Amino acid sequence: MTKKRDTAGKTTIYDLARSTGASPSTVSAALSGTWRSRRIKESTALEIQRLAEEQGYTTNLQARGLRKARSGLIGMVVPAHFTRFFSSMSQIFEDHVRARGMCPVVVSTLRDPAEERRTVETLISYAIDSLFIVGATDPDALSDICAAVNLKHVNVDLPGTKAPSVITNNYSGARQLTREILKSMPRSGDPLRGKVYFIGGAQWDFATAERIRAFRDVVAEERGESADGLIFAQSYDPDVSAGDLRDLCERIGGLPAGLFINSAFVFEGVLKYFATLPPEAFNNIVIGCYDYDPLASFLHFPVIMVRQSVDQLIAEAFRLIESDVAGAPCLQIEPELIRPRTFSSSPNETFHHRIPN
Amino acid sequence: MTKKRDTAGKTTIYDLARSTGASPSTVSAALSGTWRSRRIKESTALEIQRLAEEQGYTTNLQARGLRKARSGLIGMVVPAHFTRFFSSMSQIFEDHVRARGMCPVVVSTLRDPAEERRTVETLISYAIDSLFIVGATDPDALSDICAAVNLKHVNVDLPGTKAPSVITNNYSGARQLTREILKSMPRSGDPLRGKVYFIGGAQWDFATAERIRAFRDVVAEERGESADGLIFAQSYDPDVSAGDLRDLCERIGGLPAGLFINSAFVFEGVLKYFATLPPEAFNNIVIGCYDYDPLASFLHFPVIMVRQSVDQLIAEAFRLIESDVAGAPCLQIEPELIRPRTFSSSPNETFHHRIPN
DNA sequence: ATGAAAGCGCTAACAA
DNA sequence: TTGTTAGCGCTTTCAT
Repeated sequence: MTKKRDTAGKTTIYDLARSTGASPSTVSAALSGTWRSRRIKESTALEIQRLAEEQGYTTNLQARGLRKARSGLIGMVVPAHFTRFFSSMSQIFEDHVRARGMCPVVVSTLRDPAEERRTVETLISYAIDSLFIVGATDPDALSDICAAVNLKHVNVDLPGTKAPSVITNNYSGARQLTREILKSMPRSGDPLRGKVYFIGGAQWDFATAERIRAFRDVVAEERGESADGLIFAQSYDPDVSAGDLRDLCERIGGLPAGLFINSAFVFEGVLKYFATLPPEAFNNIVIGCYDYDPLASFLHFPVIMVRQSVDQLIAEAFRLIESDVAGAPCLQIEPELIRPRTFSSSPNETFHHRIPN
Repeated sequence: MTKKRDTAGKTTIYDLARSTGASPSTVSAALSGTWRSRRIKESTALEIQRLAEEQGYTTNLQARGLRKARSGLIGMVVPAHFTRFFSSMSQIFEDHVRARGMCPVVVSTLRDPAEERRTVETLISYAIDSLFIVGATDPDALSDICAAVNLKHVNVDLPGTKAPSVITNNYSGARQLTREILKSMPRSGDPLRGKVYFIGGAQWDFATAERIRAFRDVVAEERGESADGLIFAQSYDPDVSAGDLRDLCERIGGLPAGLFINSAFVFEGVLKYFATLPPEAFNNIVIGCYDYDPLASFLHFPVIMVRQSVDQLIAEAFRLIESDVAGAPCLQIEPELIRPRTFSSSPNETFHHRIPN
């Protein structure tokens, strides 16, 4: 008859201590891997481990966490799960966390500053050991919360001024994309339709601002023009962007020769509008999208894409958070330009690579 | 000078007790919401709460969890984050969890049975209060682990026999999809190319098996034929499936009139193969995909899709897990058939809805 | 090479 | 209406 154990069949180190004849502290050492440095006899440790295994013992991580004031959890807040970019972030993040023998906790905050703060506080309450802040609307506010409890953290994708950040080089990516669009665009005398237009995103958004800056610079360099009338960045909302594009097309009398689309979401809206147009409308158009979706390569017009390096972003974030960096450095990762599968001004040749049989 | 507090600036109920003059248990009650039933004077409770707020107190959830033997965490294991289906699961799951004032923990297990078990055990070690098992390779093995510690859990997307399950009605969805493909397919005398083929997935996979069963049934009913030579389900791997399709096309002398594609991943592989074909190859083809991707609606041939109702799946899973059901019932949720944006046997008319200006 | 004991921060009887 | 006390299961000095 046990004293009080059996609080749900859960074995504890005390149970193990009793069955092995060792003391709880010895059992603890044998099971937590510290037994070598505690000079527990190897045979003792092994025996305890064997018995633990046999009894189906699992460490109560809450108890350990409480005692050690750290949980073995690593947190990440993301704006949303439902995008390729962020969900691949979660995936890569998990890999890294698991490689370190810890447990990942990814929570989305829906771009809501209040939710961001609440979530971070919750994670802190669970004593997470470090925090990855991805695409937060107000990174510095979160930094303050973390700083108050001495929690190591790093900003990813959107930079802050109070913690190290690792972001994609939006300026460089947008430069490449704009240049590639211009290079692929048919030269046209049309003063309106012959230009490249920027669609989607929000001016207050850091990433959008950088991309617009790049867009302006490249347009000026390559065409010697101001991009003033060419930018429509009201919102990331697909329908709003589609509306902007429709208005534009109605004003300039058709699709423009080039289009810089600021995200995969915006692209979806644009496609909905495209679906209302006849196929001839696409004969001389080139699309650039600052985001990556494999299916886009198979549309009936060429799409140039920018793919951010999620691997590097996360890998560098870990490096930063694990090496005691001072201050708030901001690492910029170069994104990759994805050219169309095949390029041709005539959509009829788009998929013409090889004839089977 | 405090006795020993200040273990990192973290305020505890003892700090609060000292500053308010109340006892720790009163503070605890005031802060955990149980003060009404403990008949704490309202003014006392309010005062404590005010002070807690002021001092930036946050409950140590590990301590609370340890004491209460539950953590406030709700776990979910998914095969991967990086798919629309699973990532929208995570999103919806989070909403539900948060609506209940708890904290979601979603972890992916990469369809690795060992990883699945390890992850579930880890989550249990953190004393999660319930567990959602999504698309596990061996749900019953996980059920055993949960049962050993009396953990409530539910299977989602893939059924088990030892816990309640809620899954998509694969048979019904595949029936609808197959029928719609057949209905849209041009009648053809060609004994090989005039048929509908099933591509992708794995025979051992429950979902695939159900879909194949439906496929066979509908082909028999509608065409009075056996589907024996029409099914190629070796793997979910995009490239393997693409290879199967290529071999098939080479054998039958071109693309078949109809294609049942068993997942979005497989579809990607198929597209890669399609990219090697001339546009004329698609003139008389209809594609069905058992999965949903909005971009697929904008390809240059009609794509019929099946969209699973993530909302219902999760909502019913919560209902099951929260209502003490006996046994292991299996709820089937009807998926939705997404017809092509426009339908025409000639790809040239596909996007021809409206001419602007 | 191991055991005893204190305590992580919180909650819940049981007292008062 | 509130305080006292005893743990939750684990780690970690400090003894031995």
